[in-house]
Amino acid sequence: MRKINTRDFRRATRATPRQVNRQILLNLVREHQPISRADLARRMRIGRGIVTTLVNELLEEGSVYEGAVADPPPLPSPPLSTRGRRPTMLYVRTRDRLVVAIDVRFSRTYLLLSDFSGTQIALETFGTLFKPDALLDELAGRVRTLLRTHGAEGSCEGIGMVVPGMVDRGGGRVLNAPQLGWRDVEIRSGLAQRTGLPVHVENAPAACALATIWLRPGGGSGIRDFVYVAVSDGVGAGVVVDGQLVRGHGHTAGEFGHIPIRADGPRCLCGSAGCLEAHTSNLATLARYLGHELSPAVARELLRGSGLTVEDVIHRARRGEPRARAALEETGRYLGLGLSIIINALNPEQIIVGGEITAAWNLVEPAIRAEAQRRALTQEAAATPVIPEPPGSLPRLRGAIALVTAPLFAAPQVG
Amino acid sequence: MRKINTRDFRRATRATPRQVNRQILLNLVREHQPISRADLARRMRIGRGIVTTLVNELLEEGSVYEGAVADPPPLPSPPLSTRGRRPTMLYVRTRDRLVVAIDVRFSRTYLLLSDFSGTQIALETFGTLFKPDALLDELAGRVRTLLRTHGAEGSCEGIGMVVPGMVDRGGGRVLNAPQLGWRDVEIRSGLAQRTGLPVHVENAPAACALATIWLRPGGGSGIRDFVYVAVSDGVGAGVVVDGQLVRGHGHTAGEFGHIPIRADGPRCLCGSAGCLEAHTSNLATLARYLGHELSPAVARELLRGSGLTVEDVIHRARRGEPRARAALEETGRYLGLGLSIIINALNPEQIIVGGEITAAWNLVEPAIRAEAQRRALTQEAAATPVIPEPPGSLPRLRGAIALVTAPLFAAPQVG
DNA sequence: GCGATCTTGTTCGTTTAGCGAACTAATTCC
DNA sequence: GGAATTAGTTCGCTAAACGAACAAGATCGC
Repeated sequence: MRKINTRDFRRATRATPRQVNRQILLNLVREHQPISRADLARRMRIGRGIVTTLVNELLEEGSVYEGAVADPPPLPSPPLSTRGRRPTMLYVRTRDRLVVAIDVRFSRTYLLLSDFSGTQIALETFGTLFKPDALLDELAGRVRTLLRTHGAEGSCEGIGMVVPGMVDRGGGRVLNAPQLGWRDVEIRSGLAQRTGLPVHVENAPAACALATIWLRPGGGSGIRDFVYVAVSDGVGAGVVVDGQLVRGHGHTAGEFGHIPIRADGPRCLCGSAGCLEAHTSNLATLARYLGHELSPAVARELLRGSGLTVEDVIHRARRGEPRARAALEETGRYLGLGLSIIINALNPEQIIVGGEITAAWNLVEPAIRAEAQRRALTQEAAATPVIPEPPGSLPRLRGAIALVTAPLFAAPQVG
Repeated sequence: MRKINTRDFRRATRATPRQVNRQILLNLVREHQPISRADLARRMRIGRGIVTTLVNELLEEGSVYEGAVADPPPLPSPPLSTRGRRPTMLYVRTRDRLVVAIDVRFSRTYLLLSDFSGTQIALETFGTLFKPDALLDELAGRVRTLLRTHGAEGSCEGIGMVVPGMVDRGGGRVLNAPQLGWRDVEIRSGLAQRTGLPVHVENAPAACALATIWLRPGGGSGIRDFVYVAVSDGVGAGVVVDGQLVRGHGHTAGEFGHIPIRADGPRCLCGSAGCLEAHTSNLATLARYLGHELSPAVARELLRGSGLTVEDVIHRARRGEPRARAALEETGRYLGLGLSIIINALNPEQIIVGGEITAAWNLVEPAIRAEAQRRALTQEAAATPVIPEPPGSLPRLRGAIALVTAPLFAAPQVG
């Protein structure tokens, strides 16, 4: 029930059905590999003849490759019948198709060389440079040597870059990244020129959502409506509706960090008071633990001065320190309040929480769940699963990978 | 950048391009009528030959009709050149295609006989019956006589019904409508059987959003990302992303009424405290004017007992009564706070506000705008237009019409 | 007034993608 | 070893897009 955009539509040509079916087929291989042509024909309710031609096209362009014929009967998924000719299995080519993922954070910048399936090849780090040009020079140099040392100069298909701030993805401009002090910085063309590779830039929580859509372990679990809530120095979200990231009219959808949840709450870095972020960010938890109200001055002092981090607070809470436990629990309570807003407003199938706080999940979960349920309107909404991102999964870097790979697997736009 | 749903996809067939292009063409006629075949060919960047065959198809099935040849030069839109053969203009057939729109509200139920373009033919009202079966009997009888007296028995293409509560649109079940006291009431099949017409049921704010997508005056103004906020006895919203209504996993998206905005706010009918609805609904404004805190008991008393309505408060405010003005202004302030959450979370291109309060727009707008801007993160977000639904436009009934007409014009789903 | 020019709308032959039936290949069962 | 069964390919048919040619209706210039 989508209305056609009569100002900017894509009309169908004679080649459109093939493009559509080709892409469906490619995605079926992606999610069910190893899979045979005959099985694809059954799943698509299409003749085997067409599958042959579509697969040949994909083989020729190298998106897919043929495995050996499944020799012995002991297959992981048992064939319907044990009789008849054995199928030749198909796989998507991921091994020798590489991506460079970049995660720019306040303190350090991460570079990952990875293949299309998300398998890590090399990971390196350096202190973030805050001058855009200096950072781009450094990055371009490191990308070059990274590709050279791994003999991957020809097989890298693009660079995905994740930034803590709002991004005009189409244009590749960073609109506002307060942590880096950037405003209206054109980033894409600079890196693309320096490296000769296509570059994609995206906001961090949005990228995490993309990683969840495209690289979730057990890919086709079929969850197409969810919100990824990223809790770190800031609090942001990636909203996914029908398998598609919602970016908003001005590219700033998902900024849940600055929704007001308490009129009398502490002043936030954004200037308002009572923001969700001022109650649930790592800084807020830290400040609460130290007994401060979070004001910009205090926040900066905490960032620079005391070497204490949230990880330390979590550590102390695990050891049983009551003040640390209380600080985390209160963060959980406010986070639950924030999630209840998301549940009421968007009714997602699932909410995924990422960030350092997931390391203390068993400490914060009860508070989150209690508060979210208390505010839910229906039983189904109250039962909305809230799931922590598994530790060590590098969601931002995986999101950067997805920035490059997703366009090759996405549905062709029609209508 | 949508991910293909490998569990439930629509593969393209040989006929798909035609379906897609036919629908694009139909929508172009809808939004640019009168329009010629040659002009359609130019807009679609397609040969005139195909346009002829597509138009013939639409003419045959009666979706479109030919007007007279544009005889004299004085056309509303001046042709590119004054020379050459005159075009025959095309129009979508709306006059003799009828819809029955039904709006069930707490006090009264409205029935409207309308054509596809939204032109009203007959409007009638009766006191709402709270027993589902009794209401359906009454409705079926009235629909029958309405169609008979207007000689429209053959030309009615469906019934659209709008309900104050959550609706499983696919199944036609009302999940929860507290104002009517309904829970899990199957409504569609009952009315469809009684009338022999296809029936669509939808939640009121969502229907208002649909009306805005499909029947907005000056249709193709190109706004495809907006939120319709309906402020009446309750507060709800219809969220539209890329020309498509977001319904959520459990059909309850858009329930902005019960997001918490103040921890210490008054208790709401839903059981929680500090809900947006408890601060901005008509009842809340009324209670504030009367000097009460809104509790369920007070609310019920206000509904039944005193004959005072929001309209009265607005009237008194217009006459200059300070307490009435203050009550409305505070409603505006809280509403602006609520809108700032929507702006941050979804970054729509525009927000439309509907409900009785729009009659006092010039009194509430400054407060709304000030509060919304104060919370916005970017200048663009702060400039998000907040527009009142024009008075007397019957948005819920127009939404009910759209429920029937929209599927005929919507983009065919592919992929 | 008449031909040149221009625009609209139709027709028709060409190309190509989907579709289904027939065919080959490989394997198991009896 | 032949019947049965499944996988994969080939090939002819059909129908839709595409583009060029054509007919129809209008204006302009001489």
